[in-house]
Amino acid sequence: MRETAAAENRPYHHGDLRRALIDAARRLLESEGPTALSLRAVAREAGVSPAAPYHHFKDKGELLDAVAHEGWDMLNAQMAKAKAEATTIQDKLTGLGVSYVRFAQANPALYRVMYDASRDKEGLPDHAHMEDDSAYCLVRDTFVEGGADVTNEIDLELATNAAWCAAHGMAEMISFKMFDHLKVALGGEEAFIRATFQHLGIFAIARGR
Amino acid sequence: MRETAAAENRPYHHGDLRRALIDAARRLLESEGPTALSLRAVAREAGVSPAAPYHHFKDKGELLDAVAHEGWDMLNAQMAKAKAEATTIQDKLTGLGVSYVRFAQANPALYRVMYDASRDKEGLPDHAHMEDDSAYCLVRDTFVEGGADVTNEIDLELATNAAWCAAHGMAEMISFKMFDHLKVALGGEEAFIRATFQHLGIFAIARGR
DNA sequence: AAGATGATCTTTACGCCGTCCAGATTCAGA
DNA sequence: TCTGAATCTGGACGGCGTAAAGATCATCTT
Repeated sequence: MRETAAAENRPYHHGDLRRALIDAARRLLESEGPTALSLRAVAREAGVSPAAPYHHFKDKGELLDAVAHEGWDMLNAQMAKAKAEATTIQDKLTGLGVSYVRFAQANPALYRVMYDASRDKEGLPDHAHMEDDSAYCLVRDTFVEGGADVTNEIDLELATNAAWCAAHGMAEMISFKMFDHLKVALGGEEAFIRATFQHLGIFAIARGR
Repeated sequence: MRETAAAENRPYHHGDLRRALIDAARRLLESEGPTALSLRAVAREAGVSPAAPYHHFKDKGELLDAVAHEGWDMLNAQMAKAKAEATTIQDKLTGLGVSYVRFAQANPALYRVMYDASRDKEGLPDHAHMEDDSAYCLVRDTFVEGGADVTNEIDLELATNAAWCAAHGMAEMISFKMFDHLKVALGGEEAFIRATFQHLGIFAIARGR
């Protein structure tokens, strides 16, 4: 109730409108889906005029970038946790992949925004695949810990990229209902995810291929 | 010039406006990208009033469905050709994967529409993964020809699904420029695609795993 | 303490969008 | 030939992203 319609005791100057707008956007994303996420609706949700966001973001795209950034931070943290909680390298790699896909499944609208914001740009944002605690580096480092040949950097990046492709492709496919019978047959979503990764054999490099 | 502005000798009743609208949409998709694909722009391109499309499509979504359908037909045909041109099972599987990714790379806007049209639906359209000459069945059949255990249908579908995830993930990633150095290092896009599939080991089932 | 400066927010407006409705035009069958 | 149905136009409605101009307020200078 504190955030839902923050236009109650509205002083003319909002305390931290930038923060409030991002929160409003994420709230709308959860409740109404990505298509309902208009700049005007976000301003409305934050209890502010349609033009107010322009004092904090260059345009709608920049607001979405900010939302996407928080999404990547969440994903990075969730994957780091999954890796930390696993013991063997195999479990770490499996855990990383599973937690990636589950994140996408748990936050489908946010996941969509994360990639849509990167489209028409040169690539994924740095905090997703360049910085030290990024999800991409997390996977690559785990390959190294698993005994990947560090001298062959091309092959290492290729393997990481391949794993990323597999996880992303799966993240997108799992939202379609046409494979539900496989989930049922395997006894649950996580089993389905693990089985698919098994088929993709993204752990080959860690097995000393 | 015949299609570009078909409003020259416009009889009041367009010959086949449905066909003309789909063509106009695909032309706009090529030239302006997916974001510029508004119903009004399509009507404009076809030389017709903004409301005319509603006599042939329920709404904008149905027009996009029709465009997507043609995209799937193109992809199915291209993959069938790739499979037919290869000799060994290995080559057929590789060729299927490569042709899928290359299609997405050659028609990025169309590829986007193909999946966007399926979102908020139950899954991919039947002609993409159910009918006999669909891309999905093409891959599954090739696994069978390669000696996959036909009695274990779950595993067969799982493998096909896994390959599909890998190809789709790759199709989406390849449009980002952040892996360009890998393409260069490997000496071309196709080599990059092949190397990534190699890492994903989607041929394991055909190798008798 | 007073006033100025600049940041923040509102109001208004423009053009584009998807969609609906009433009317005009044309085609097809009786 | 007449009639009804199919097709297309013109205009309208509300929602969108965004820009410009004015209102309000916080802060800094003197």
